[in-house]
Amino acid sequence: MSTMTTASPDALAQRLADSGLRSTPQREVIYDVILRKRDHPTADEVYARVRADLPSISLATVYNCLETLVQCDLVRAVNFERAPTRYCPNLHPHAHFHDEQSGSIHDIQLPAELLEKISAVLPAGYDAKSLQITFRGKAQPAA
Amino acid sequence: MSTMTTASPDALAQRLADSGLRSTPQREVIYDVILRKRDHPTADEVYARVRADLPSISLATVYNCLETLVQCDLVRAVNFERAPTRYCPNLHPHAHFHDEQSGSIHDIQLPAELLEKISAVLPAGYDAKSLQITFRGKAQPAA
DNA sequence: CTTGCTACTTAGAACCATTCCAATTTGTTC
DNA sequence: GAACAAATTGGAATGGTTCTAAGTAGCAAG
Repeated sequence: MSTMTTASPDALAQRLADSGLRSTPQREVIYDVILRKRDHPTADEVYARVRADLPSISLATVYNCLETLVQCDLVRAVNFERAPTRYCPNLHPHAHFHDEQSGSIHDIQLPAELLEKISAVLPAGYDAKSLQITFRGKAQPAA
Repeated sequence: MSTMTTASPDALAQRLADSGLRSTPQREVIYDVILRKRDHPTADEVYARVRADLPSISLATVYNCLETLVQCDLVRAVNFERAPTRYCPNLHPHAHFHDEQSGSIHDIQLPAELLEKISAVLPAGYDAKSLQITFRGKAQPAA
C-alpha cells in the first residue's frame, strides 16, 4: 500500500486525470507554489506568488484551482477562527500551532497512538471522518 | 478553589461588574438565551430568539453583547470552517463534533488525562494558551 | 482543417458574516 | 438635574469568498 503524504509536482497531472480533469498551467503553478514554500499561505498570498510566473492570472482562478487541488487531495485547506483560509501540502495527520505574535502556523506531528486515543473518546454512534486540532499561543523561534 | 464551568444567570451581573461593565436588559436576555438552549446558536439565531423578548434589539447589539460575554468568560465562541461563529455556554475543556448531515454540534467530553497527553506533543518553546479539537462526520441520534 | 463540444479561465458583480460609525439613549454620579 | 460615561442603534462599510456570464483553449469527430 502506498501511503504517499506529500505528492511530487509530477503527481499533479496524474491525480487530475484520475478525476477527469485537465492539467493546466494555472493549476501547475499554484500547486508548485504551495509545495515550494510551506508556510500555509492564504489565497491572496498564493495569488501574489503565482503572479510572478503568470502575471495575468485572476484571483477567481486561484480560488478555483485551490478548490480543485483540495478535491483531488493534493492540498489541505485549514481555517483558524474566521481568518482567511490557508493551504497546506502536508497530508499527514497533524495538528497546527497558531502563533499569536507572528501569525505564523506550525505543523505539529501527532503520534498515531495519540490519534487513536483521541478518536476513542467519541461515544458510540459518532463516526468521525476528519479531526482538526489547533493550538494557539506563543512559539519561540526554535533554536 | 471554585471551578465553576457554567455560570448561572445570576453570575452575569457580577462578572460584568468585575470588568467594570453594566448589566443591561440586552446582555441579560442574550446570556439567558444561550444558557437555555445549548445548541451552539449563531449570532443570527441568537438575534431571532432574543427578539421574542426584546423586539427592537439590533443585530449590532447582539454582536456587541456576545463579544462582551466572550470577554467576560461566560460564553465561548467556536468556529467551524468559515461558517458563522457559534456560541457555547459550556466552559469545560471539551471537543466538538460537527454532524455533516444535520449541521448540529455536539459537545464531546475530554478526560483531563487525554488533554495532558495532547499538550505533551508540543515541542519545547511552544506555549499553548488554548486548544481546539473538532471532529466532523456522521452522528446517529443517540438511543 | 473546421465544426462542435466541454473544460477552464476571467473580470466583475454579488454575497454575507461581521465590524465600524455617528447619532441617540440610558444609566450613574456629583 | 447637569454632566459624563457606557451602551444601543441603524445603516454603511469591509473583506474573504462565490457566482455569473462571457470568452478562450484543447480535444474529437467528420
